[in-house]
Amino acid sequence: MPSQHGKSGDPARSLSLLWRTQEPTSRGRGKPGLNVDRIVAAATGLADSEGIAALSMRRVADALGVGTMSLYTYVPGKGELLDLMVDAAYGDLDTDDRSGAWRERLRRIAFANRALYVRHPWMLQVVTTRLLGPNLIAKYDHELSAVDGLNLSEVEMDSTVNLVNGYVESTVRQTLGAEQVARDSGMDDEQWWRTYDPLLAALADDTRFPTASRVGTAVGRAHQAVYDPDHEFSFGLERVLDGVRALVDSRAPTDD
Amino acid sequence: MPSQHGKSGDPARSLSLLWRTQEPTSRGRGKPGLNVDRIVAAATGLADSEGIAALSMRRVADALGVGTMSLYTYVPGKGELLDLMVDAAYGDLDTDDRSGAWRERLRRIAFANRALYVRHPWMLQVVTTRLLGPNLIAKYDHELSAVDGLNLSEVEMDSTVNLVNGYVESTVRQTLGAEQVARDSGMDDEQWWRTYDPLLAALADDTRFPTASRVGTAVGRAHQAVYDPDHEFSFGLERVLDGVRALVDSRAPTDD
DNA sequence: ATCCTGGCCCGTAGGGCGTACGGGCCAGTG
DNA sequence: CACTGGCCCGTACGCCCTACGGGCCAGGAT
Repeated sequence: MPSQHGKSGDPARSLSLLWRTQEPTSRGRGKPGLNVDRIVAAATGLADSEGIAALSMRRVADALGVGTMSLYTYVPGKGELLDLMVDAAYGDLDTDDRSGAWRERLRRIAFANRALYVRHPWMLQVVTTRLLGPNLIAKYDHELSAVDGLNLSEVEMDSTVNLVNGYVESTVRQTLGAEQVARDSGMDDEQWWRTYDPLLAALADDTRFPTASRVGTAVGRAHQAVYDPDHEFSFGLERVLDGVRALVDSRAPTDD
Repeated sequence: MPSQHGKSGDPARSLSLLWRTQEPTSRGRGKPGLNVDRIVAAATGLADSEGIAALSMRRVADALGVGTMSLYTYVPGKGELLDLMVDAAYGDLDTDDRSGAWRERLRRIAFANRALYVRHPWMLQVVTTRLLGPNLIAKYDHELSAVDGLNLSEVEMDSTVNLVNGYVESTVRQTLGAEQVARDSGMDDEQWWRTYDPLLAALADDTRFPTASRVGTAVGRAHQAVYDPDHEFSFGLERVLDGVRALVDSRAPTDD
């Protein structure tokens, strides 16, 4: 199922790819039919529609009507392709709007990131450490600016942004994982529970796990009734922002 | 790199495996040399030491000195094996200690979960939706009990526990991802930045991303100096718990 | 006008993976 | 004593990534 792609290639090459550092050549046969952008776009489309599990170099090449190995003329390997896909996707975020107070800005950032991950679920499967593409840096800069000027230390600013982003990622991951399982099994939550709850009840009786049983039932009922994912997401987000507020208040004790 | 395993097998079979529902048979050839527990243990050892990317049915079978296909006598497939591994790993958590006030209890839970994920990094790569093993349910019950009796609704209790768990998972994921990249590249952060920062500086000048540049530099320096991962983890955790406190206080306005 | 060169494209092949299928083996039961 | 059903597993199929090397061809150099 899993793993990461190691990528392990030359970081200098990766950087030059991410920042599109390449003068158009003259030598060589006519116009190239392929280029990095087309490959990234095809791969992204495939990953969006069929999931990252279906993303293979063969499938990408097929989608482009080209031999598998042709991709390697433009991209060192699958790992670098994934990096390029992630940075390109982050390019969809608005990094210009810097209006409003910190809480409103962090809220907007959280919702925008969430929407992006929902659009491109595979992004959550790619490790982005040392992925220094232009769009990732612009995103980081934009997010940090939301908590700049609040008397936080630089390390605290970084932690705060990571805290919010971590919340977004973990909730989206949860949601997408559930959707994937539902898709794979061909049963939605209600069908599934109706079928297997009796079986589970025979194994784990309510007296052994009283709290889990009570809460699980209530949560199931709530989801079945008027379940609003945005509301659920907002609830946790406001808790996180309350925590940030406590920090911000403590750093600006006199003028608040 | 990624994906999940679909598993898609018969959930009833999975449940019976997770809860070890099987009377020892009599018919058949002598004593079986293999059993589910031995397979799960071997697979866990392999995943712990070499990463989930190295976990293959062949490798597990080799570690047990057995043919690959013999595993399928005890386990329907790789997906189910991963489920069994996860539930078994959660069995290491202490689910008895219910002493202390909610904040202290959530703090203990967060640290215990973090330690578990550090010990078994591959756990973060397995989707646990509808994974209803005995240890996972016991964990859920134990964690919910930490926020029981605080006048929270059941849905709020569930959200709160998820909030804390989500924080833990996202921070550990970040840390482990960074470690994996460092291992794969053979360079620690300091070496890496010393080598590639000049290259990056040529591409992204400081004036274009002023906040990212300032904060990135400060965070890098801080990590290089007296970096204490526990302290970093605690910082964010206390922010999360502050957010929970705001909720708890609002639900018990009169007697606090 | 010819040759060279270097980019592009990609077929082949090697070493992984998960697992379906079917068959050999043998202890206990009938 | 035959049978049966659990155990063990070799083989094979269809995927995956990618190293290697070769064919092709437009432009530059001579």
